This record gives sequence, C-alpha cells and structure tokens, in this order.
Amino acid sequence: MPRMAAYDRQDCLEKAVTLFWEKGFHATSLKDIEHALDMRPGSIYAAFGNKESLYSQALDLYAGTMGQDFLDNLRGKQTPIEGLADYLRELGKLRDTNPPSRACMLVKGLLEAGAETPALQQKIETRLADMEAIFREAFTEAKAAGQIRDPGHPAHQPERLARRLQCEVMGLRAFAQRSGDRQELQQLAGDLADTVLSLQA
Amino acid sequence: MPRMAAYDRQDCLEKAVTLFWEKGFHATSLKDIEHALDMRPGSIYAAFGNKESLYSQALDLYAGTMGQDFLDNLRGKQTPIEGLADYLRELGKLRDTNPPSRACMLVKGLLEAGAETPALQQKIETRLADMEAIFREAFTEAKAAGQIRDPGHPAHQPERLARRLQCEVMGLRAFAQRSGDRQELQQLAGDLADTVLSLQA
DNA sequence: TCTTTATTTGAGTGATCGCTCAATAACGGG
DNA sequence: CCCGTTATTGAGCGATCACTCAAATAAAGA
Repeated sequence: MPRMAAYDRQDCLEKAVTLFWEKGFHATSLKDIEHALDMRPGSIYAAFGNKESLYSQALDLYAGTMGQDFLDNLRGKQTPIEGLADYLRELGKLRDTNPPSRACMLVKGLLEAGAETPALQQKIETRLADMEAIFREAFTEAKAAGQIRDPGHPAHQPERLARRLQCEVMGLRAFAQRSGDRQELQQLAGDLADTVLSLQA
Repeated sequence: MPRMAAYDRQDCLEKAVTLFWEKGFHATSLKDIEHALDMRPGSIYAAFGNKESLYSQALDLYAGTMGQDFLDNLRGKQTPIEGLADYLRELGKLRDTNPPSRACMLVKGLLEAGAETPALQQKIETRLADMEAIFREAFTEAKAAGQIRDPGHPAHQPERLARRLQCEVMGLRAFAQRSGDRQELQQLAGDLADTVLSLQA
C-alpha cells in the first residue's frame, strides 16, 4: 500500500550509538544526529520519538551488543575464569582498536544522567545490572566447575566477584579514556587479569 | 580607592564545584550558575572569564582538595598500605555521606570532555596524573619501609600499583553512582581494600 | 561631600537548542 | 494511471544557550 521507509532502522541505531558513545548525550545536538543519520528532523522524530528516546534505543543496542560479544568471547575459552581474564586483557588493547570512545557508553551515560532524565537513569541502571548478572553467571559457572579456590571465602561468592569485576571494568575503561601510554594500559589490564586468574583453584 | 568586590572568590568556587560536580559541564547552564553563586552574568564573566574557565577553576579546587584530603588521611594512619586500604573503605561509605555526586568529578569531566574543549581535557589529564603521582609516592614509601611483600615482582612496582589503585578508585566511585544497595558498595570497597592489604609483607 | 575607580546590574545580543507541521514526494494496490 | 497511504522534507517555531555592555551603584581617598 504505502510508501516504504528509506532508512534502515538498525543501521541508523548503529550510527546513533557511534555518535552518542563518542560525544555523550548533552554534547550531541540534533544537527549532529541529522548529519550522522543523513535524515531530516521530521523523519528522525517520526522514527525514534525524540532525542532522549533515540539515545535510549542506542543504549539498548550498545548494551545488547556488548553483552553478546562478551558471551561469545567467553564461549570460546577453556574455562570461565580464563575467559574473564582474557576479557580484561582485551580491554587493555583499547588504545589500538578505535572505538568511538574507550570508556563504556553505559558509564558515560551513568555519570551524565541527572535527575532531569529519570527514564535514562533507570535504563542505564538496568543495563548495568544485566551486565553484572552476566558476570555473575560466569563466576557461578566457574565455581560449580570447582575452578575457584577457597570457595567458602565470603569474598569468593559469585555476586561479590561479579560486582568487583564490573567495578574493575568500569575503572579500566575510564582509565583508558586518558591519553596515557599504550603499554601502561595493557600492563594495567594484565595486572587486573592476573588477579582474576589468581582465583583459580 | 575603588569599590570592593561583594563576593568571596573561594566561596564562589566552592559553590561552582558543588554545581558542576553534580550536574556536569554541559548540563550546567549559566542560569544555574547565576543562581548558585547569586551573581549576575556580568559579575561572573568579570570574575571568572567564561563558563569553561569557571569549570576549569572549579576542577582545580576539587582536585586540590581531594589530593590534600587524601594526604591528610594518610598521615594519620600507621602504615601507608593501611592508609591506602582505609581510603578505599572510606569510599565504600559514599552512600551515607552526601556529596554532590558519588562519582569523581575528574572522571565525570574526563568522560564528558570532547575534542571541542582540549584545554579542559588537558587540565583533567594533568590532575589525574597528579593524583596518580600521589598514590605512587604512597606506594614508594611503603616499599621503602619494607611493607610490600615480594618487592621484586614487576606488578609490585609503585607505578603499577598506583595505576591500579587509581583504576580501582575510578571504578568504585563510578559503581557508587549506581543506586544499588548500601551494603553491597561497602562490601565491594572492603574487598578492594583487602587486595591492597594483601600486598603487605 | 565630591571625585575617582571598580563592581554590579540586567536587558538584550545573535546563535543554537530540541522540535513541529503543512506541504511534497514516493510507493503499492486496484 | 490514479488513488490512498505513508515517509520525507525543511522552513521555522518558541525557548534557551553563552555572553556583552552601557548604565547604575558603591566604596576609598581627597
């Protein structure tokens, strides 16, 4: 019957992720969005609602991709613990690959979202909790497989290990945002990875 | 001779820190600043230049205060290592005290500053490097006092320990920005502190 | 008290903000 | 080929942005 949309929704959202991830929510203007998506304001609003809604959908895509990539990566490794350590080591190479930003988009959003945008805050919190849950499952799996030494130690509960890992990933990627030396970042990531490995039985 | 300024410069900067720390650079408008400092635009510009310059001066005050507080805290402790661990434990209480933001203002700025504000980027990087240097000195002191076990281990070099601590502080305070459970944050901070303590000889 | 010098004021600058909507264009069905 | 439906367009909305400056105001010295 009617006219078909000229844009590819997923493609647009990917471009929105790139844009928002790099510049953040407030520093990204609709002019920027129009240019990045090659769409005029009317189409953007018809397709995605408003700026906040587009950002929210970009967050979903980002978080989903991140989570899936992590799981895919984990599945290829010998043990969950080694997979987690490898994940940290990969983050140490952030200076070589060229993502829109070295910091996590969720963390950038978390630190930027204020009381004026409670919907965004909630979405970000939820997505971070999802990520924490993924980490927790990995540690749970490792523990079930008997790969964690001193499993009775309170600090070795999967929940606590997951929170700590997320904290360290947040920190590492924030640290990576600094324009410091390439090797130092890799070294830091390696040190964090070694701590995870030291959990092994 | 002439008329004296009605405002107290230091007091204004403290208010600016509070405001920018909470809302971030981009989300803070001059209207917000006028209200917080109880000054009209002309006075603000006469006193501090422009918005970016005021933010920059607020960053200086924030970083200076943070660094001094850390050193003061450290001086009261028995050993540097215990002081560092205690610092992490203190951060675990962020949910109880009520700072403008639980996250570090420098990190918020680091993740928000883009290529359009290179002066801010540089200032933030410098201040973070200063903080890292303070941590490094503490670890150097601890090592000189023979309080670090396996001092030959490459990962036990003060530079690496300092980077790692900064990474963990960044992560912990970003994590603290989440609206999670009070106890969980304290627990996480405790776990990180224990890792520092485990360096002890 | 008057002059001098600096500070404060706030209306108002042009630019940009996020966003709207009437007009136009493009497709599929009949 | 026309019609019905929907997507796209882009000029332009009111609001707000960071910022300016001429005029008013206040303190110190003469």
